[in-house]
Formats: sequence, structure tokens, C-alpha cells
Amino acid sequence: MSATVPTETPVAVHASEGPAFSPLYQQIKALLVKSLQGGEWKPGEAIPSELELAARFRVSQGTVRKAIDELATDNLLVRRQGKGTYVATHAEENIQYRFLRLAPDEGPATGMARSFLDCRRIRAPADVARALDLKSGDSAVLVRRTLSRNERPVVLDEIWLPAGPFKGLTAERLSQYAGPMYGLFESEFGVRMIRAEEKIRAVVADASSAALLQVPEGSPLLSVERLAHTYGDKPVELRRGLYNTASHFYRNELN
Amino acid sequence: MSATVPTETPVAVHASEGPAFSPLYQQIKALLVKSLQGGEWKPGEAIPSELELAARFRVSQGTVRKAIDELATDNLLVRRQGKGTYVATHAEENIQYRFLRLAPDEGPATGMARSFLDCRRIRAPADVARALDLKSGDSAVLVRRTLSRNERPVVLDEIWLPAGPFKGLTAERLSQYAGPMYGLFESEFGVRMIRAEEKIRAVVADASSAALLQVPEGSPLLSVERLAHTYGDKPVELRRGLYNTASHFYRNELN
DNA sequence: TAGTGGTCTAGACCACATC
DNA sequence: ATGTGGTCTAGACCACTAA
Repeated sequence: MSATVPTETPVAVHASEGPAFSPLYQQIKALLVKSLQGGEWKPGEAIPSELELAARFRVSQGTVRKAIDELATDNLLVRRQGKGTYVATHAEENIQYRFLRLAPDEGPATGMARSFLDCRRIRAPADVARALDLKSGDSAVLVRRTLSRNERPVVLDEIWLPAGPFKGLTAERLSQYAGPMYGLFESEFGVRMIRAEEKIRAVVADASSAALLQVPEGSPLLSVERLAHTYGDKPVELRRGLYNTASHFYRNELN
Repeated sequence: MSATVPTETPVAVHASEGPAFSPLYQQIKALLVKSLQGGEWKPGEAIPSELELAARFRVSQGTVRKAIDELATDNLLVRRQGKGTYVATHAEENIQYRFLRLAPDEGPATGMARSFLDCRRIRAPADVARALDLKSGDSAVLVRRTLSRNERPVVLDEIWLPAGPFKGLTAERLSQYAGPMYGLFESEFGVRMIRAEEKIRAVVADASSAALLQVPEGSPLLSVERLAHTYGDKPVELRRGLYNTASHFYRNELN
């Protein structure tokens, strides 16, 4: 128990060592990320207390604290006063869709009904392969689905994933899983999404999109291309969404 | 010099005082915001050193530090190692448009050419009055302008401001001012924008928008409605933008 | 009551900018 | 050489949670 994790190799000290000085707490932060990435602590679990980590890394509590603080603002960890610090998880999140910024014009932002159209394995097109860092010819999983509110489809998503890490993903498993999709990815495939970039444009609906979203062909739609990354800024999901913004809007905060 | 600012009334101590416990550093933060709002330190100027502030508030440097840290992440202050801590300003910002999230598909994100269409004083329509917390019948300033890249218009903005604080704003002053518009608002009218929310939709161009943006009528455009706030979360600008996303996109980061 | 994170302090020293 | 912010420490005490 007390010795399962030996005192870590003391990190490089903060003496002037020529190039690339890095504060102790940044080094601790990197070590913690490594442990998270390596699965030493699983999503939803508590990590050791600050004092334990301080002993393990041979630094003061304050230094560990600063490292954890940054990981908490990065949403990799969640602090709970009196209880401990936990690995963030998509599974038990109150917010249904952590990255979905779509809100209804009126009424509460209730959950939306999912409907999976298909889930196929195909060779990744060149642009998808480029975005996901795949070699040309590598196969990918393509999932298509809609989200509806009040029986009306609002979102049409086309989700590209590298086939390797997502072996065994089927439309059935997607339908049966209750929580958010990223929760499934995390618990079943060990891929945790931590950050994403979106490129947003206005486009017009083509015939097939119009049919699926039940709008006239040529209607304006919001095109949202999301590239989601896991640890180490590795891109692992390319999601192309079309949003009907007739009674919804994409909300953003600028600071 | 040393006594121009007397020791501040010691803040409420952190004894259990029934309802609403607030950490010392939060109280310091509030006091600093008050000084910023009151103009004790102007945008671009340095605030007193951490040790000076610690003496003034009768707390430790670490407590002042934590308060300043939060104000820095809120973009109200800017820390410069070895020099001091400065009041953030829109005037001398490297980034041309702090809140504009539009990026070109190709090429660098160079500055865009502004062109002011008009600047009028009119009674605020009901929806604008509601957004800006004006009484119905209050007058407002309406500025219309375009932003162009490579001689092609990309953005058409309709900017609503409360007439009171912006007395004396004319199209001419807008055209003559070199920097970003928020820099003008800050230095000439004492209104500093701190935070904004945007609601984004896809729409189609009507006749007049299409003409100004040089696109066919019915083209898809990104509608970006921005509500910008100053200190105390007071809304002071409603900006309705139409973006041509044929060769540009709205970029967003999700954490 | 014990353990956790949260706050606050005082002091040392480092890195950076300026004179 | 001086002054600024940046890092790190050690220790005290508070607030919250759970047994």
C-alpha cells in the first residue's frame, strides 16, 4: 500500500540549466498527465491526495496544488472540496453534450433524441485522413446520426473515427448506450476527448441533408466541422455537423 | 507619494460570519475591479506592485497575487514579468480584432479594411432596447460598416450603442481612428468592453445585404449577434454581423 | 473525528527588465 | 544594482465531507 508507488525520480531542479527552463509545477503537471494517459487513474476515480502526491514527487503541497489547479482548469481533473480530486469523465457528466453549443430559442436546453442512421467501415477520404493523421488507405469508421428535439430533427452529424482504436463499434452499441457518445468512447475504447476546434460556416442544404433534416432544399444550415483531440493533442475524431438554426442557435462566450 | 493612497479599510476577515463567506482574495479582487472601473488606473497604465497592494490592503503578497491572477485570466489585467502589471487595453493590442473569430481559409489572418456606411442616432427598436437595458424611447447610435479582405467585402456589421455614453460619435471619427473600434470606445468614451456573448445562425442574404456583400441574393450567410458587456456585466453594445463564409470560417475552441 | 481540498501567511530565491 | 513578477517552501488554520 504505502510503497506500491515509490518516490518518483526527483524532477530536474530549477537551477539555471542553460536552455529551456521549466518550472517544477509544470514538470509535475506533465507527470500527472502521463499517469492519466497511461491509465494509472481511470475516469471517475480519485487521484491521490495532494499531500501524497507531494511526498511522491518530493515537492511541497503548494507545488502539486498549482499543477492540479491547471489540470482542473483544463478540465482533465475535477476538484471536490472535502472529498478529493477526480479524473474528469464524460460518462457521469450532468451536461448531456459537453461540446455541443446548440441552444433552443425558447424553453430549457433539454436533452435531444438520438437516431443512428448507419455505422460503416470504409477507406478514409484524403481530407479525413489528413485531419486524423492517418496514412492514405487506412480505414475509418463513419457514423451518421441525427439529434431531434420535439420530434423535429435539428442536427445531422457525420462522424469520422480511426478504425484502429474503435474496433467493434457498431450502430447497435451506439444505440444501446445511454449516456453521451464520448462516454462510450471513453469507457469502451479508452479514448478520452479533451479538447476540440470547430470551423463554422453557413451553407445551403443539399437534397439528402434537406430530407434528413426535414427542411426545403436550399435552406440555410450551419456547418460545424469539429476536430476533437485526446491526450497529447492527438486528433481522434472529425465530426461534420449540419445544424438547422431556425429555432436554435450556436452560443459562444468571448473573453 | 507614499501616502497618497492610505491603507485601505481592512476587508472583512475570514471568520465564520454566518451567511456568504467570501475568501480574502475575492474581496481584494472586487476592490481592484472597483478601482479599475472608477478609473484609478487607466487602460495601458501599470497598477501598483504586488507588495504595494499587499501593504495597502493589509494582506500578504500571495493573497494579492491570487486576486491579480484571476483578473489576468479574465483579461482585465496583463502581467509582464520584470516590469509590472498593466491594465488591459484594446488600443495597443497586437491582435487587430480581439473578439472577431473569423479566419481566412488560406493565407495569414491579416487585418481587414474597414468601410463605414453610416452612423445615425435613432430611437432604439424594442429588441435593441431590451438587450441594452434601455428604456423604451431612449435613443441609440446605429453604425453600419463592412470589413473587406483583398477588396472583397466579408463582414457586414450593424452596431447598436446607447446614445448616452457615446455622445459625439460620428462616422468621421470612426474612419479617422486608426486602431480597433473598441480602442476608440475605450479612450474617447471611457467604455471598456470586457466580455461578450454571441448567438450564431445560418441565414440567407436579403437584397440589401447581398448587394453590400457582393453575393447573390439568397446566398447563405453566417449571422452573428454579439452582446458585449463592460464592468459589472452591463451590456453596452449589440452587434449584428453577417459574415460571408465562402472563403472564411468562424473558429472556436472547445475545452 | 479524521481526511480532503481551500485559504492565508512569511520568507527565500529565481528570472526578467531597466538603469 | 534595483525592482518587478514568478516559483517554491513550510506551516497554520478554515471549510467541507463522510464515517
